[in-house]
Amino acid sequence: MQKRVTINDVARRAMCSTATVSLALRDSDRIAAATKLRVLAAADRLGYRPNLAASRLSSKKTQTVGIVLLPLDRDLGLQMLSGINQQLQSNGFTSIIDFSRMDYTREVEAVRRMSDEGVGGILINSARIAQEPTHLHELDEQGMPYVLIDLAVEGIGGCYVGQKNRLAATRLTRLLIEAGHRRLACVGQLFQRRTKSDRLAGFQDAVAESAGATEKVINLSDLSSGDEQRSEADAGQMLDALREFLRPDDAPTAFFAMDTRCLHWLMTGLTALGLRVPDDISVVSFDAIDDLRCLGLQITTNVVPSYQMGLEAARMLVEQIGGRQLSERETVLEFEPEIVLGNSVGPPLQ
Amino acid sequence: MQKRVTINDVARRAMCSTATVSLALRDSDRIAAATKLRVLAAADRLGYRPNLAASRLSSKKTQTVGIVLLPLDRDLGLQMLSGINQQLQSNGFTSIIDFSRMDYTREVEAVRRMSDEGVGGILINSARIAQEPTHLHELDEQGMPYVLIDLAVEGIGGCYVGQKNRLAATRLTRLLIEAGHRRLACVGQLFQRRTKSDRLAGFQDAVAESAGATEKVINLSDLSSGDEQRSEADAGQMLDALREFLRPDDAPTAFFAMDTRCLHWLMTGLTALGLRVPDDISVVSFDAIDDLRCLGLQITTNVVPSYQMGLEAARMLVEQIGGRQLSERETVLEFEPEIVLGNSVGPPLQ
DNA sequence: CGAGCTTGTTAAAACGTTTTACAAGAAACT
DNA sequence: AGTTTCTTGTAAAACGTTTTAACAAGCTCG
Repeated sequence: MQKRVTINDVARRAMCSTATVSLALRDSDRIAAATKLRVLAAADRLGYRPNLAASRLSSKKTQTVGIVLLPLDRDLGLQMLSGINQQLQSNGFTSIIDFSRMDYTREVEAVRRMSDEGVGGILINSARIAQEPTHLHELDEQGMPYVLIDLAVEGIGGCYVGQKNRLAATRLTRLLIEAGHRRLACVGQLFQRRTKSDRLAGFQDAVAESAGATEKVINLSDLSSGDEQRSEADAGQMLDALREFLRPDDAPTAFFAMDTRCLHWLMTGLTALGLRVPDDISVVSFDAIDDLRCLGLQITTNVVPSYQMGLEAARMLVEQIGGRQLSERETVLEFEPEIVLGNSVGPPLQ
Repeated sequence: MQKRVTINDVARRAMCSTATVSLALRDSDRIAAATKLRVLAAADRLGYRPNLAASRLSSKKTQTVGIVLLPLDRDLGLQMLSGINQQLQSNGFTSIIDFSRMDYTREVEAVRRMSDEGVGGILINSARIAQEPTHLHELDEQGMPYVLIDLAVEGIGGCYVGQKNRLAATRLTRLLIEAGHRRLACVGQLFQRRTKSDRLAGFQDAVAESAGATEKVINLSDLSSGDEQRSEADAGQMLDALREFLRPDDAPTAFFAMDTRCLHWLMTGLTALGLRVPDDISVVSFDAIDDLRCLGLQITTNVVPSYQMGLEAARMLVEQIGGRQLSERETVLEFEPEIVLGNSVGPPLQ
């Protein structure tokens, strides 16, 4: 329970003022080389570590940024976080983190709290669904930089990093059409989210450009009872839904899954019904379940560059905190689709 | 870019001193109800939010804890983080996070930085492999509470939360033996880590207690070229290793995988060799790949309660920050094994 | 040789809280 | 009436930095 070494202790030992110590430690050129050395030696010997709260209070600058995460499905979130942290670490920043748990109120509260902490900027993986982004407007007013990840919001001052959802969805769907499929289905969820509605639109673009192609849409949100965890009862019910969906003679021969969760649902259902991919049914997915590869099934997929997204979002934020004014075109970064061909697409059965 | 509202502004508006405001906002009983109301109203109207850096500097108390993560394999890390955050959130804490990336130096640096930030305590998912835990001793000296997660370290003052690795491994292996298997193999990695060596020991316990049972051990660390990412060349080489391993006529008929990564390697190899689970080979795993279920394969597994571990670790930390002295037995929490039976174990082929 | 630069250092004033020690008045005892 | 005690409030001193403005001391230059 010993007392911490303060800047005063260092000053005393180096026989100078605290101002000198402060400047010397930050390598100001207003300090003579000899003095600098003396201070450094003293600080080192005493094991001095600056009190960051005091520093923040005094300078109003900070090497800390806030992160608000949903969290995302599965390990996407960790990937993104890892990318963010990689970037921050190499720029000497630390981060405060909070999870919004898909809850708008919590997101707002988290953002405010970060602002109270005096962070230099905020990274937001937003849950916002058709609500007023009051908290973002607050940030705009405060002049606090922030970067939205994955979900774009209109009419705000902050930056955005994401992927070209619509284009990627179109390209994936085209692969199905090129393989000969005409009766296509899209499995999705949460269409109100911009990310998801874009993917749906992309799917529909591809269907529209191909003569004779027809589409069906399954909205998982309609099926599940709404809570996060899929219950046993639900599982049965959802299986029934899929069976029903595949019964009519214009049943789809190929599926487009809008995200990992949907893909998971789809594969579970197909397996339970005894259908094989790609022999009986073809599947593409916006975002894959990598692990299936170890059983020999590699879903043709778009790769969501979560790590890169995190890295770039953090880079943009750090630059802004550093005082750089981003030009208009720099405030939006959309990654190109990245399609990886697997073995989940074959010719239509009938 | 407007100025933030400070406690002075509130004091002026409520016509009292800043001390009164400070006390009133924290609901001290030294303030008359009427005054309290006046202050609250003023604060509310002005939209006052306290500056946490100032508060921390002044009070030396904080509602922030530090988290140092490895990160863990796959989504275990996110689960744990989510558990931690759930607990912290419901106690009004925020957290600073840093990733050690399995690097001891980075872990030490991260811990020191958190201490500089003035956090109230630290949660550590340690990467330590046979090194002196100097940073932990520093924390002990400072009287800073901390909780280690998943990896225990001897001879330190902090708490520990984990799972009964050895017992769980034994129980899993017994399932193989009970199914009739006698030639068993353990696939592992990083045996120097306590977590892993315990699992190996548990496996061996089960082998030892069964007459006629023999064991082999595959150490993936010996095979891979050491870097995190498994390269293409590696994949081929590792496949060869597995084929070689399965060739002799005393080849194992059942495998125990020590973690998700090992299981992944194993399943990939078996699939590539055309072997089916459980028909040709039986498999149990310390920690499962859930997603395989959607292809009908449910590995018999122990469940690592990452979420719970995070939750409990955070609880222990929060209690200590709150000033409670934990009794000796409270400083270690080891979760019981939780075995989930799947369809990955059958009788031995020959 | 004094006016103006430079260069290096520092005293002192922030920064926005919490906490301590004290004061004034009311209430409750002798 | 004269203490004591309780209640409510406040002034002022931390907390450990950074920053500003001032100040010497040593130059250079006309």
